[in-house]
Amino acid sequence: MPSEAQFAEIAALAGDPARASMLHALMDGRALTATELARVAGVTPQTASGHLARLSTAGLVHVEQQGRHRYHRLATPAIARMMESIMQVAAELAPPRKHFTVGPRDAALREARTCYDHFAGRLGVALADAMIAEGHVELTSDAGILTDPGLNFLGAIGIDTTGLVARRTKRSGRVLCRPCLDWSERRHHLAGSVGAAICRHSLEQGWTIRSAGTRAVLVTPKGTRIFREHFKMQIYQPS
Amino acid sequence: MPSEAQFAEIAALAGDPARASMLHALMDGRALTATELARVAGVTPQTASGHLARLSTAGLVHVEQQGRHRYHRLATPAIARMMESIMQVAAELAPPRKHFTVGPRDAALREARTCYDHFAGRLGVALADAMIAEGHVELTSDAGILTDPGLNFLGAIGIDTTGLVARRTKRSGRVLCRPCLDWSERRHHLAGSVGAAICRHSLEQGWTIRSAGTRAVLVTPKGTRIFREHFKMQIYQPS
DNA sequence: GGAATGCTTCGGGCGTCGCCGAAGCATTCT
DNA sequence: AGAATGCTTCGGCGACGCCCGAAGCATTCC
Repeated sequence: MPSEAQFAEIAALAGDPARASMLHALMDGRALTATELARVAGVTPQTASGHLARLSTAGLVHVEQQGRHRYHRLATPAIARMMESIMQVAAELAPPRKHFTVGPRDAALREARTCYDHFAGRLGVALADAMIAEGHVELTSDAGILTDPGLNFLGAIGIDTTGLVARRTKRSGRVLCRPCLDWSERRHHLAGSVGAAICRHSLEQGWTIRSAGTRAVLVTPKGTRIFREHFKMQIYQPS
Repeated sequence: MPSEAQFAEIAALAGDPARASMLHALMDGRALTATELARVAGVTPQTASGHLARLSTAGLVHVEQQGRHRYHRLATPAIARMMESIMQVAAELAPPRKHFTVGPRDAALREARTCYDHFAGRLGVALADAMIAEGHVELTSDAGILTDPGLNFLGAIGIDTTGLVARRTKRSGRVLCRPCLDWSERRHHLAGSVGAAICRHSLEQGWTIRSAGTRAVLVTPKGTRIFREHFKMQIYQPS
């Protein structure tokens, strides 16, 4: 029974610029060291240490000691979803300024990134569009559904679908998936267990690789081919 | 393209105890005056005025002047969803303390409340359970689906389903709905357009009425009968 | 063993922000 | 018109917390 006080505490933890940067950097689900987080937040290590102590005692990040390093990662997926939803509001409220491309780093993020466990950015929405066009998924703002051909398709390209099959609804055996509104594209992409399965497999197979230090991902030539020939992805062209 | 700075700003706005209380009070979607919000936040009117000014200039709340009153409400549904997701994290992180029923007000909230546009609390999950048991909806943690019998059922009890029908997926014509994890019950209930339609109709028909000043709702005798006889709701007994 | 690295705690400076009392408009009631 | 209500702005006080420099452990490298 969370009280408003606990609500405010969590929001306040996320509300500091330095901590927000750190949490952001952890959004891809990986574990980073304190020094790396200090760098992305633009503060000294001792300041970062204090922030990380607060985040971990609050339970937002999980710490794991390994030698002289301390690896931090988001404690639960719910925290990533919370941050997504805050980004959501930020995108809504942001002034409709034109494409002020701030830098190459932001451009890469808009191009393709991970959203904790699934793809977002132009790549994410293009994948979702392709899946919809091929009749593999159906998507509304409320929810999504993986069709039977869609399930077969995922199996055919090598994705282990046992995890998805296990999550089917009791009655009709449908596999459902979660839509996620993309803050950079302002369109929906695939999240939930389906989006996570695609992302995981794509990274394992080397279709995409993580960019060092950021949430951005790069599509490899192999991935470009797979996405075009198998997913029938049209719109996306890596720039 | 929201930056981390805007992210932090929004989180910080929600991170102050007084503002969090106010936002909480607005979670049912209604518009409240500045004085009412000052009272629920436990601050003086002039302090509340400052907070509300910040919230409105940031775009989180929308203000409407009416005579000498200024009515405040959440600017968009996305803000309510954001707060839900923060509550979500708070519930996860909250120590698993026993049922420390703080007071009658909290008890009423746990019993039945609105979650911006749909029902939550024991009533919310009981309704969802009944709909699932009757085969009207299927629900996973990722998403939900309204079955054809379910759509007919909603029409039969008088709900205007044109809004739902309009939101069907292009291909198979399914009506999808959004699950929402209940922080008090730790179970899923119905949200999205389906949950909103049920909640709206229930309030219009007098099956439930809003409790003054809080997000709690009361089930009327008429509502108790309807929920039992038509929805086949089992578990819920108003206490 | 000595040096370097990663991280933490301590102490103090400083800015920000939340809070309220007092006062000032605007609207409404009688 | 005068009083009451709703809300805001102004001024000032107090505290919380963000930040860094300095110093202290722990681990690892040479």
